[in-house]
Amino acid sequence: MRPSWSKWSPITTSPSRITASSSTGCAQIVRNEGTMKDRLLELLRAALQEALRNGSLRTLNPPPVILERPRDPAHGDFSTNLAMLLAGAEKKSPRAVAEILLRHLGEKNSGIIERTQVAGPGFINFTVRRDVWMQEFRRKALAGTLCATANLGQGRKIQVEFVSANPTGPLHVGHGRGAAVGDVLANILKKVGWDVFREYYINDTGKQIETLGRSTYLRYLELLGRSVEFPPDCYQGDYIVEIAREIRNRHGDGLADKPESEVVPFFAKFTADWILEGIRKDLENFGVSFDCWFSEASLHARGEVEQALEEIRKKGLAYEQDGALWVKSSDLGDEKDRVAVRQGGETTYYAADIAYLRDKYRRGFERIIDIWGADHHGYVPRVNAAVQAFDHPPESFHVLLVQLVTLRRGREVISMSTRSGTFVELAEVVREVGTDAARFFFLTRRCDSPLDFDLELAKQKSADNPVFYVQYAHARVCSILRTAAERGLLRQGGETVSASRVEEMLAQQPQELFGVLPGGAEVDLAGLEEAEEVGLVKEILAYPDLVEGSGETLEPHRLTCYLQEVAGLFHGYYNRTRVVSEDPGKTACRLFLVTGILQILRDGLALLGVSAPRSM
RNA sequence: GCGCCUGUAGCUCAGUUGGAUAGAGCAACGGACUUCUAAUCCGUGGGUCGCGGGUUCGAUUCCUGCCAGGCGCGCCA
Repeated sequence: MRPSWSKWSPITTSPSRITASSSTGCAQIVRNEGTMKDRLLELLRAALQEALRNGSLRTLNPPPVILERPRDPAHGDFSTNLAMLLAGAEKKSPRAVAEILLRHLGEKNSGIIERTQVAGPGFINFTVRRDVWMQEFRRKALAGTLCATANLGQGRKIQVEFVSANPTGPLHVGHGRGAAVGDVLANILKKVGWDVFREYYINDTGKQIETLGRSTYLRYLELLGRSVEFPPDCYQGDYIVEIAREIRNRHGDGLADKPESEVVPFFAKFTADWILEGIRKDLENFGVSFDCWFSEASLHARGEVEQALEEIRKKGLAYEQDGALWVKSSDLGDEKDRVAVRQGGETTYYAADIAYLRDKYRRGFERIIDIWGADHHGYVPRVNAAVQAFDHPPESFHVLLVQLVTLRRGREVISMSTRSGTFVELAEVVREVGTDAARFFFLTRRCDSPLDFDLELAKQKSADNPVFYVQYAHARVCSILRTAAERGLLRQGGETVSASRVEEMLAQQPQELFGVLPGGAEVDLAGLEEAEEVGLVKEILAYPDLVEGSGETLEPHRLTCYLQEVAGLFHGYYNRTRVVSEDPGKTACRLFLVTGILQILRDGLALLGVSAPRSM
């Protein structure tokens, strides 16, 4: 069940590209000719047009032309199923249609194709000339656009709301997964051209906050030696006792003498603020920050809840029954109607959520993404109903449900339960394995899939640990460039680049390394002739596509998979091939290659919010 | 009972929006450091894609019915 973004992400024929400079974090639009795939698509479309024009093909509504990268390298660099899609309407065999297309392609062949073949049931496979791949690689590398993606968002506003844990206790690992997914997805969306806004919704009002206040209040009384009965529906965690102690330190013992109803609101606010501050720090420590911490209480204070309900009522989508106000969500895809205002006048959380959703759209977001724990999935239909109630297109709102995390230490599973208070805090995990490993691990699986998080593995410094594997690849490239510098191979304006300068470039301007490599802008990449080297170049050039795909499908895990693949290809290459060798020509183009890999690893890790160590 | 998610190698999981002979890592076994980092690499074996139907040129992918596991089904939050 993937989100349909086609309506929202128009692919223009010559999309402008974006580069995000990781040092400043600001994106700038850079024009260039697009990817190899784009160029091939153009050729193919032209061939189809020509065949239709001269009557070789007669289909009235030709399907969109799609190119994909075949799994099997024997099938070339790209393949299309166009002939098979046309075959039905043409009343010809797919292979015959393929031949017709190829004939027209031949006339338009602009010298980028090495070989075409019709294969299998009617695929057309294309192999792009090696020197064209190399030119492409060199051009993009020197222009600094290896990591540039298409501008899919075109500056439109999108909001990603995530974590949004209630301020009634510290964040646990499950929240951590949501935090990583939301943060990285936001990074990716920004990279592909959306104007991204990160938001955390705080449920800072209602019965639960009152219960929270009472919990601290009772612990406070206990600290004063009063015997109280601590009810089971109050928050049991030790942190409540600590906060009670803090209140006593700051405000003394006098609060015990005032009536409960008078002081509980104070306890509630203090406790919620305190916990929220802890959450904020934990997230900051985890590399996650928000553009806005949105308070539910502020919605109520501004009267937005009433306004939203009024609007719903005016649309005839609400009714009163048994003294309560009901929303006709069942008319809008929910399985039943839901109460917004309870008998007695209290609003439900649903009412606030309706108002919050309305507020988001009123702030001008064209797309809204909510990231929730999978245990809230039952809530999706009623919020979707609200989207429709306010006449917004259903595709403009998307909930990403993140499945549970199971923590383990090797074989041993660490059982968790919120009820008994035995959940493991995110902060503990981060302290134990570090931010890098935690973030990476949370993104190694699809959101849909439950995640096994092995603390032992996350700490391991070996190839088994995907984080280290990818980071190590980066460190190794740095080491190669360091060696090149020591041998005096890196030059700028006739001068040898100093070791410290190289270190600086590795740290801050990896892009500029291309400018100091042997051969400079005229470097001849014809020496990259091993299948492995050509494969690496293609893999590098596939990066923008990968990032765009991640953004379109809202699947950030693709990035971790891809980086592991790139790292794997590089490690294999490294072990077989000497980069800095006695052969100046080979040395030059191999240095160019690994510098390209460096850009990709750097950019990908930056998107993940994972560090790229220069030595390990 | 109803709804959502999941089911792919012994284990943990990918699988390019429906493509061609389904991949990777771990685990097992055997190899590679006088070299730019062995935190790495190379080789070997391993499959009824939960099961049955359907849609079509073509299904791990879409639809449907079962089976198994997880989660959720309040005028709770």
